[in-house]
Amino acid sequence: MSSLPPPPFGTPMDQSVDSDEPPPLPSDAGQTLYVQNLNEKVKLETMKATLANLFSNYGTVLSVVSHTNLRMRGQAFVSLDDVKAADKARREAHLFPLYGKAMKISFAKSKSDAEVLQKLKDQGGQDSEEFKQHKEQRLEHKKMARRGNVLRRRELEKKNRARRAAAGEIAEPEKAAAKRAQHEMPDEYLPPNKMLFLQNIPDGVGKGELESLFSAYTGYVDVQTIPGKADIAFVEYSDIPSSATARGALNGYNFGAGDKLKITFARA
DNA sequence: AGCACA
Repeated sequence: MSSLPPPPFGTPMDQSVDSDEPPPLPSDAGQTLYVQNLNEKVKLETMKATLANLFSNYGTVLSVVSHTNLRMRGQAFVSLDDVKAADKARREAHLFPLYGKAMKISFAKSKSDAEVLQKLKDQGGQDSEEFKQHKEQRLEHKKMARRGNVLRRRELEKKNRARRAAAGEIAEPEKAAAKRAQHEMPDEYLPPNKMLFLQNIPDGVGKGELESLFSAYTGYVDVQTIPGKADIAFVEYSDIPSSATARGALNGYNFGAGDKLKITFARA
């Protein structure tokens, strides 16, 4: 309607015009994620299973690789079946407090074996040549690292980051990411605690039933109910292994009426 | 802090 000419240069408003467009994939996007700052006190197999479960909310998980040696502990590589899924997982789960520690998620620098193998499978042929090449590249990479070319690579990465920042792909402030991660992610991954938190207790199931159910597990201390809130309760054990065992055994328990019992570790 | 898969 207005006959005003368009401004000769962009205004701050321009940036929000297409804000419902999906954000562009960063230039280093791949389908394998590098996760760090994992809680090292959690047993490796537990952590891998948890990560597989968590990331399956975003796509098919091809592999989870993690090690406990000095160099690799507290980190994991998670491969998803496509880049979009990996990117979504990265954005949404970044800084999620898994077992009490905020996961840092970025794209891995190289493809995982599982990812390469899947690509080959999709192409129909079982081109094992390509897989060999993939492994050779890895060896090459190690040689380069040994020679001290790491510094050169660091420089490149720095430039790359500057480039991306200039292109507007600036990481959102960490606090905002953490807040978003907390509200979008399920609450099943609180750090282990002697105290369990029960939800979805069906009508008619009282303290007595809960006591007989939970006292069957080693380390049981007591059940704490809340007046006026019959659908939730707390169960205390003497130690974390005991509470974890009971949780493992009874989470999802079906009383035969109403929802299945939901058990998480209580917040500290 | 730390980018692997034998």
